[in-house]
Amino acid sequence: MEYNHRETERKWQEYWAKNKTFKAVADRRRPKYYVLDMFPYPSGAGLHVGHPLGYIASDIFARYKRLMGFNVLHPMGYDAYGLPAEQYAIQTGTHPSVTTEKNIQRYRKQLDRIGFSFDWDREVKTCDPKYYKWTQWTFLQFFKHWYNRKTDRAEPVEELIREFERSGNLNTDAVCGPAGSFTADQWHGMTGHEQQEVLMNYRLAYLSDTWVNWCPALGTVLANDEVKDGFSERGGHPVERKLMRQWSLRITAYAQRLLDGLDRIEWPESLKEMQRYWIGRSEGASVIFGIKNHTDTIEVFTTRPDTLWGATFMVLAPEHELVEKITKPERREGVQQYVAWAKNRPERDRMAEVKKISGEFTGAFGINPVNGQEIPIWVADYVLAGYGTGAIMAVPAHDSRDFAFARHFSLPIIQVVVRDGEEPSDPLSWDDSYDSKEGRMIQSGFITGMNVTEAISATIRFLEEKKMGTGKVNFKLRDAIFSRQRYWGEPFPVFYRDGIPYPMDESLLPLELPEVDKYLPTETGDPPLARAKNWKTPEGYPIETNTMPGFAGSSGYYLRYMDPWNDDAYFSREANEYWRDVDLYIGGDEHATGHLIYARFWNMFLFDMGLVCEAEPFKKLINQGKIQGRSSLVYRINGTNTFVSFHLRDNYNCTPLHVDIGLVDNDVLNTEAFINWRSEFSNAAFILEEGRYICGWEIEKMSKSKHNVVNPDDLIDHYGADTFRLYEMFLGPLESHKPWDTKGIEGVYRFIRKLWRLFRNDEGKLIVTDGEPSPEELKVLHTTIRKIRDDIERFSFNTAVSQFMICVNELTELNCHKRQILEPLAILVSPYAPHIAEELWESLGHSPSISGASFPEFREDYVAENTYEYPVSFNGKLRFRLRLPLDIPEEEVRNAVLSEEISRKWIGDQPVRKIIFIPRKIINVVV
RNA sequence: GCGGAUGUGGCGGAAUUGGUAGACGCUCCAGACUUAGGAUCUGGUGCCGUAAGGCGUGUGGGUUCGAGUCCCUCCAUCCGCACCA
Repeated sequence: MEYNHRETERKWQEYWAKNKTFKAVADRRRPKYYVLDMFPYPSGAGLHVGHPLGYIASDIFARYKRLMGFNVLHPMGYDAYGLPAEQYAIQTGTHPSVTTEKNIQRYRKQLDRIGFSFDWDREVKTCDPKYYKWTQWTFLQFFKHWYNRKTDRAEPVEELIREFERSGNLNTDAVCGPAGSFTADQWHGMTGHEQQEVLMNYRLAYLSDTWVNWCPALGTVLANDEVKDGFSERGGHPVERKLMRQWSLRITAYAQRLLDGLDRIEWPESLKEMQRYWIGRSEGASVIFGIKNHTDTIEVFTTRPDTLWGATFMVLAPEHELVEKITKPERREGVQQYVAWAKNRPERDRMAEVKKISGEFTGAFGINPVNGQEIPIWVADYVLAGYGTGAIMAVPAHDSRDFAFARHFSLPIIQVVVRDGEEPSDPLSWDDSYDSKEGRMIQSGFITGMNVTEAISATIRFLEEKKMGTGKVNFKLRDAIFSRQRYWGEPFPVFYRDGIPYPMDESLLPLELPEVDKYLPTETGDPPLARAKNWKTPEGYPIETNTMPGFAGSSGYYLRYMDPWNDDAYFSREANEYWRDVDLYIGGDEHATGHLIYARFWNMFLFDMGLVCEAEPFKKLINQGKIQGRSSLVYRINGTNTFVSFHLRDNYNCTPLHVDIGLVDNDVLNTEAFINWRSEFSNAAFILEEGRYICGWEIEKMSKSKHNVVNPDDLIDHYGADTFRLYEMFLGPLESHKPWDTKGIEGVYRFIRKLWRLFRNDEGKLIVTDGEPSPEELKVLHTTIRKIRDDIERFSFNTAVSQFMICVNELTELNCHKRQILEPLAILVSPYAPHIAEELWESLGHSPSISGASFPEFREDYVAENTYEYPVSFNGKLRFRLRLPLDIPEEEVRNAVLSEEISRKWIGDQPVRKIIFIPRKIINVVV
C-alpha cells in the first residue's frame, strides 16, 4: 500500500487547527523566538509557487526552534489596503473590502494546504478597524511629538510648548521646518492660530506644501520609493512633480540613527548598502554667498569647501525661491521661460535627458565668501530642488557636471587641486574635470599647499570664524509623504478648525472608513472621502479627506502580533518585554527602501516613547530569491501556421511563441492539445524531429502572459504538501533566484515514498523493529543529525534535503527498520515534511504532536572512525586512495605510501623530495 | 557612471576552515519486471580517448606541496541607484 498523502495531510491539518497546536503563549520560563514572514497583499490571482518559498523556509525554522525548546511566535496576517482592490472598485462598484475579504479567504485556503505552523489566532489585517485603530493612534503620537537634537530623541510637543513659554525657541535645537526664531514674549504675543502654525514646523507628522510625486492616472501622490524611473511602481503610470499641501512624517530626524542601526543588525550586506545609499549621508559644509546689490544670501551645501577658490559660478534649481527675486529685468523673460519649461517637464523626460545641458543666466552675481570674487548666478535643472539647499557653487575644474556646464556656456574653469607628482595644466585642454579626491591645493589663498583633507577642515574653520558657513552633514533621505488621495486606506483622525488641523481625541479611535457613493475624486478634485456623508466631527468640523499610504499599516504589524487582542493599547508592555523583537524575518528585497526603512523608523519612534524595548525591530533578515518561470516556446515559420521543432528551427525563418507549459511534458509538445488550445492553431502543422515536437525554453518572470505560471494547488493535489515543501527547498539556496522546473519534483516524491517504506511494507503493515542498531546504522543517523542541525542553522535548506535523501537511501540499503534509528529520523524530517512525520510519529505509538518532541542529540562517538581513506596525490594530482589508521605516526606514512606497488609508477626514477601529510585530509608526494 | 552580487556537467545545484571537484536530484542511456508503461527496481551518465591516460569550476596571470575556494587582470550576466553638489 502506497503512502496516501491526501488523507494524511488533511488529517494532520485538521488536527493542528482543532488542537491549536501552534498557539503561542508568552511564558517567562522558556526562551522566546520570533519568526516572521513579510505578510502578503492578497491579490486576486492567488499564490503561485514563488510566493510560499520564504514561508516554507521560515516555517521549517520555526518548527526546528520548537524542537530545540524555544517558545516560538510565528504569526501571519494580511497587508490588506492597496490599490488593486480600489481600482477594481472604481471599475465595478464592488466595495474594496468585499474584494479584499474574498482574496484573503482564497489565500488562507492555499496557505492552509501547505501545512504551516502559524498561530492563526494572532492574525492581523491592516484594514480591520481593530488593527488600524493603532495605526491611527501612532500617527497621532507622531503629531504630538517633536525631535529634540539635544537629547537625540522624540519628545512630547507639550514640553516644547512649555519651553516656548519660558524662553521662546532661542535654546531649542530641533529637527524642524523653517520656523524662524522668537522669544517667550513673542510666543505669548501670538494668536492661537499662529502658535499652531509655528508648532507645525516641529511636529513629526506635519502638514506642509511640498513638491510631491503626483500620479495623474492613479489620482494620488506617491512616496519616493513608490516611483521607479519616473513611473509609478504599481501600474507603471507617469509621475510628475507638483506642489501640494500634504502630511509628511519627519523620518529625516532619524537619518543618522537609521544609518548607525544598520551596523548592529544581521541583514544582507547588499540590502544594508541600499539603505545606506537611500539615507545618503555626506559630510561637508554649508557656505553662505552674498549677492551683489542684494540683502539676500544664498546658502549652498558642498562636500568640498576646499575648492571654494575654484568656484567660478553658482547655480540655482528652477524651483529655488530666490530665482524670481534676483533675476535682472533684462534677463527676466528668458529665465521665466526656462523655469516654466523646467518645472512642467514630466519627470521621465528630465531623467531621460540628463546629459542634455540647459540653463539661463539670471544676471545676478554671488560673492564668494573666501575671496570676495563676484561670480555669475545661473538657473539650471541639473541642480535639484530637493537636495541640499537647491543651490550650488560650481567648481567646473573638479566636478564633471559643472565642467560640462561651463564648457557648454563658455564659463571660466580654474584648477585648484593637483595630484602629487603632477603639474597644473591648462583646463582648456581637458576633456573632463580633474579628479581631486587627493592632492595639494593650488591658487587657493591661505590653504594653498595643503593637502585636500587639511584644506577642508581649514576652510571650515575659516568659514565658521567669519560666520559665513559651517561644517554640515547632509542627507539624501527625504521626509516621507504620508497623504494619499485615495479611498482604500486608513482615515486620518484629524479635523480642521479655521484651516488648522487638530488631532481627534484618542478615545474616539478608530475613526472608521466611511461609505462613499463612488471611489473617485469629487468634481472639485477632492479625494474620495470628501464624498462621504457627514464627514465631520459632532461639533461640525470637517475631517481630513486624505487617507494614509500602504506603508502605514505595515510599519508596525510585527508589534501588534505580540498582543493582537488588546483593545486598550497597541500592545502590552509585558507582551513586548517578552517577545521583544523579530529574531528572524524573511521576505523579498523589493522592500529595501520602503517598508524596511519605514518600519525601522516607526519602531525607533516607539522606542523613544518608551513603548518598545528594542531600537531595531528585525534582528536577522533574509531575502528569499525569486522563483522564475520556465517558459516553453514553439517556432512558427513566418507567414505560415507551420511549427518547426526546436533543433530544426535554424533552417527556417521563424518566430518563437510562448506556449502554455501545461501542453508540454519534458519539452515534448502535446500537438493535439496544442491544436485545441486556441482556435488560431486549429489548422497548425508540425515539422517534427524523431517523431516528436521539441519545444525551446527560456527562464523568465512567472506571468500569465508567458503561460508559465505554476500553481501550488495542482502540485499539492498530485504530490502532497510535504513533497511540495521539500522540493521548494531542494531547488537551491534560499537567497538565490532560481528557475522552477516541475519535472524535478518527482525525485523528492520518490524520497517521501522511500521514507514511508522504511516504516511500512507493501501491505501497509508496520515493520519497525526493536532491535539494537548496528554501528553502521548509528553512524548514518548521527551523520544526518549533525548535518541537518548545521544546515538549518546556516539556512542551507537545500543541502539538508539532500542529506535526508542520502540517509534514507543508506538505511534502505542497510535494510534498517529499527525504532532507535527511525524515531529520531522522523523528528529530523518533521520541520520539512510535517504531515508524514506526524503520521510516522503516531504509528510509532506516540501521542501527537511531534512538534512537542526534542531535536535528537548528536553523538560524536557514533560517527568517529579509527581509519581514514587518504587520497594520495603525486605533485598535486590524485592517483590512488590508501586507508590508514588515524593514529599512524607521521614517520610511518612515508613508508606506507612508498611501499605501495602503484607508487613506483608515479615516482619513476625521480627522487622523492617531500611528503605532505595532513591528518584526516590528504597525502601529497612531491617528486 | 556608482554600488552590490553571480559565473561549476545537458539542467537545478554540492564542495561549511586552501586538501578526493561534480554530493543530491532531474534528464538521458542500458537492463530487469510487465500484456503494456509516462509505474517500480538495478546499473551507467563532466569532456576527449578502445585503453593507459589527458583535460576540466567565465578569461589570463600569481601565491602554494596543493586553488572552485586566496591575490591581481579582463570578460559576461543579473540586481539596485543614478545630475545627490
